Order: sequence, then C-alpha cells, then structure tokens
Amino acid sequence: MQTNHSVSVDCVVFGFDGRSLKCLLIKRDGQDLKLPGSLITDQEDIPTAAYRVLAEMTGLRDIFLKELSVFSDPARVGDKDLEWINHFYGVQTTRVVTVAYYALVKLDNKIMSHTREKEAFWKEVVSITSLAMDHKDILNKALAMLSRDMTHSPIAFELLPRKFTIRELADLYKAVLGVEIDNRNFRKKIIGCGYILATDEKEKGVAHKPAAYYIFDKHRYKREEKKTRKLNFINWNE
Amino acid sequence: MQTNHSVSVDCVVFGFDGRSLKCLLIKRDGQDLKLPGSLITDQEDIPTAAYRVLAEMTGLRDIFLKELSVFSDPARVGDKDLEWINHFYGVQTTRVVTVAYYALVKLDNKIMSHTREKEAFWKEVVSITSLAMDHKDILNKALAMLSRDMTHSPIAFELLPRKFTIRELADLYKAVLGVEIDNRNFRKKIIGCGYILATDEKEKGVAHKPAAYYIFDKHRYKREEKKTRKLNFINWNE
DNA sequence: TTTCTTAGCGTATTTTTTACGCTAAGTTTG
DNA sequence: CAAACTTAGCGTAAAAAATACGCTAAGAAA
Repeated sequence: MQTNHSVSVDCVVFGFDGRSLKCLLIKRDGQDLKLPGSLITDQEDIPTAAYRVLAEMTGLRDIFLKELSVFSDPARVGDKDLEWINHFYGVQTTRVVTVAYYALVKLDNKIMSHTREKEAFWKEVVSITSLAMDHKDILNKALAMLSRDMTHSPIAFELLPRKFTIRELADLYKAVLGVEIDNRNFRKKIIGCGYILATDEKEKGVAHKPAAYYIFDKHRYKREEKKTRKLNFINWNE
Repeated sequence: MQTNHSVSVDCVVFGFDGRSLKCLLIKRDGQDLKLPGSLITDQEDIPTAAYRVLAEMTGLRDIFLKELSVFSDPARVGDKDLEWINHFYGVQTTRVVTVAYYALVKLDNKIMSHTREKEAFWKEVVSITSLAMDHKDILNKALAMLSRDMTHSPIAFELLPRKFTIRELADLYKAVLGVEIDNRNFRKKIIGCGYILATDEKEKGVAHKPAAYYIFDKHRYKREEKKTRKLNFINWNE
C-alpha cells in the first residue's frame, strides 16, 4: 500500500513593514528560493515541528501560527528535490507530503537581524514570481487565507508593532486586501469597537499632524466577543 | 529522523434528515465506532483518497468535501489500533498521521440503502459520546468548522434536497447553529438574496398551509458574489 | 365549524454603513 | 514668515440593513 513516505512542514511567514506585505524566504544551496520548512521527527507532532522551524528562523517562540492545508500531490517533489531532501536529512524517502502553515510576525530590529543571520530574507509578496517545488501554490493559498482571516478576526495586530496608528492599520488592510479605505469611517469603526485604545503617545517627526498611537486590548476583545452573539448570522458573501 | 510513518484520511460525513444533524459512522470489528477513512496509497493524493473513501461508503462521486486539519499527535493511534491497521492494510507502520475532511451529503433513499449495505450508519451528532482513537476530536473540530462555514457560504444546500422549503432551511440552521430564527425575517433575507428561487411546487399532506418549494441557483449566486464587493469588510466577531 | 399550525406579506423602528464637510496640527516650500 | 500641503480627527446626514412584530391565508385535525 505505502512505501516510504515522509511528512514535512512548510511555513509561509508574513511580515509588514508599513508599506507592503513581505514573506520570509530561504535560498537552498544558494540557488532556488523556498519557504522555510523541515521534515517532522518521530517524536513531535506537526504544529511542534512548525514552531521549531519558526523558532530557528526568527528566534521567536510566541508566534501566530495557523494551519493552511496539506499538499500531497505524489509528484509535488521532483527527483532532484527528493535527492536533496534524502541527502540533507539522511533519509530514504520516495514521497513527501507537506503540511503548510502561515505565520504572522512583527518586523522589528530583533527579528530582522536574526533572519539575516540565518541567511533568510524578506521579499515583497507581490514580487515573488516562482519558488521551488509547489511552494508558490502554498504561498498563493496562504495569501487567500490571510485575506479571509483578516476580515473575520483581529489578526492584523500580529503584523503591527504593539503601538500603532490608525493609519498604519488602514495601510495594512489596503496592502493585504487591496481595498480603498475612507480614513474617517475606518477611524469610527476602529474607535467604536471598544478594544482598540488610544495611548497618550504621538508620532514624532512626521510631515503632518502627528497621530496618536493605539494598542489592541486582547482581553477586552475576548469579552466583547462573548457579548456579541450575532443573530444576523448569515452572510454568504464572505 | 523518521522511521515508518503512514498518512491516512478520515472523513466526517454530515447529513440532515429534517430534524437533526447526523454523522456517518462505521463499526470496526463490530466493536468501537469510528469515522470512515483509509490509508492513502502511493499513487493518490489525499483529496483523491478522501473521494475514494466517500465513493465507497456512499456510492456518490460528486460530494461537497473540505479539508479540516491534520491530526498528528505521535500517540494518537494506540498500540492496539496500530496492530489493527498493520494487519488490515498489510503494512508495518509505527505512526499514522491523518488528514481530516468533512463532507456534506443529501440523505435520500439511494444513499441510505448504500450506507446500510456497507454496514455504516447515521448517528445523531449530539448523541455521539465517544469514538475510536482521536475521532471524537476530529468530529468536534468538524462541527466547529461546519458552523463557521454555514454562516459564511451557502453550503447548507449541500445538506438539503434539491427542492426544499424555507422552513426546512431554517430548521437546518437551527439544528446546526443552535440559534432561534424569526420565520418572517429569515424568509425576507432568503427571498431577497436573489439566488433562491421559488418553484411552482408545494408541499403535500402537511397539517398546515403547504409551503412552496425553493431551489438554490448556484449560477446566480456566483454572479451575485462577483457583484457584491463588500467594502464593509471588517467584521472581527465572526 | 372551530381550532391549530405554519406560510407568507407588510410596516415601523433601530442599528449599521456610507458619503462627505470641516477644522486642527504639524512640516515643507517659496 | 506666510502660504501650501498633508494627514488627524470630529461631526452630520442619508442610505441600507437588521429587527420586532401585526396580520391574513391555507390547509389538516378535532
């Protein structure tokens, strides 16, 4: 029935630098680009393997991570790639089924220097034309799921610094969803939700009226979430 | 790194009989209950394996199917279960990673007689207390995803006959989401969406005013979907 | 014939979304 | 140093969507 299969994990790690959405890539053998990933070991489950990969690449333990889907085309890993895998991991695999995840990180100095050390780099998502194996498919699916998730749950804050301006938040939505946003109505919605709170700090050195910094109050969100209980529950176009 | 792993697929097959949500279960060795599933073969990818399992159990090829997630706890399959799997499939596996799917089917006579033949049966979801291995966890996750998906996309119709009354649709939502529904406002929403069309057939032999049968027009839905382009895009409580 | 149940239409109220005017607070430019 | 420019941030009015709920209609059952 089955010969020699392996299971791997691949992570689409997203970051936002204030202008555009980036994705963490590594260069295998100094050649083709791929997503960070690894075969799983005997003792670990797959989320653990994903966190292991992320910790190694970013130095962080506490990262937003979500399963995307499984990629299992028997031909998804070509002979050359298979050779590389068998050599690199010291195994004798004929097929690799991979479980893809997407992760969200805040692009601060710490993570930037860590990824630089690992010879990984951040590439603007829109400029990524091809990747090794089926990794481009994985990236596309991750983008679709990120768009969907960003409209249905407050995960944008995983990509922003702890303190952010409302403009930065809007810019993130514009970059990921490709929508136009009316500054004034967006503001109203954000302030009105009750769990995005103004701090007393302001931007400095910007060529316009400085904006206040806000923070996302996770606990307040959880409380609101319980209250909400929408009965207006059907929304088939989402 | 890796010894002898296998990949399997497990399907949570949901059906609705007009009263409550049911799930297809099979009895292994006449003993404990489990979800229908199978190891994958060398040549097939995982969705193909899932469709193979579904075709065998239900006799149907055209079924709504969606990936749920991967279950990969190294200890998820106990020694006894492993023994059974190795014996049944003629393999020498030490670990089985499973990819769970959920499927939606219309409970008509055809499928009922087919599942009866296969010695599978439909059990009311709320009455399922325990299943083999981690299959109860899989079922729970499937239920959560079904609830979510039913509010965001028109998949309810995969569980209903082609012609259905608005009451039947409402009953389905009540059963799955556990919500109260105002008949009159629900009706308005359904009729108003533009892609649920009245036929000229009516219920017969019911002890009240007979309701008209409606059909879901998939093509019209797709067209509406493209038009919609919601800018009211943020809804974090869903 | 009355009662019971659900179908199905309508209307008024409230809530949410959208469109958009306007002033404020900074920097940059001439 | 004033004018121009940019984004912040408040407000208001109109439009659209969701909700609450009254009412009649059509059948079977009592």
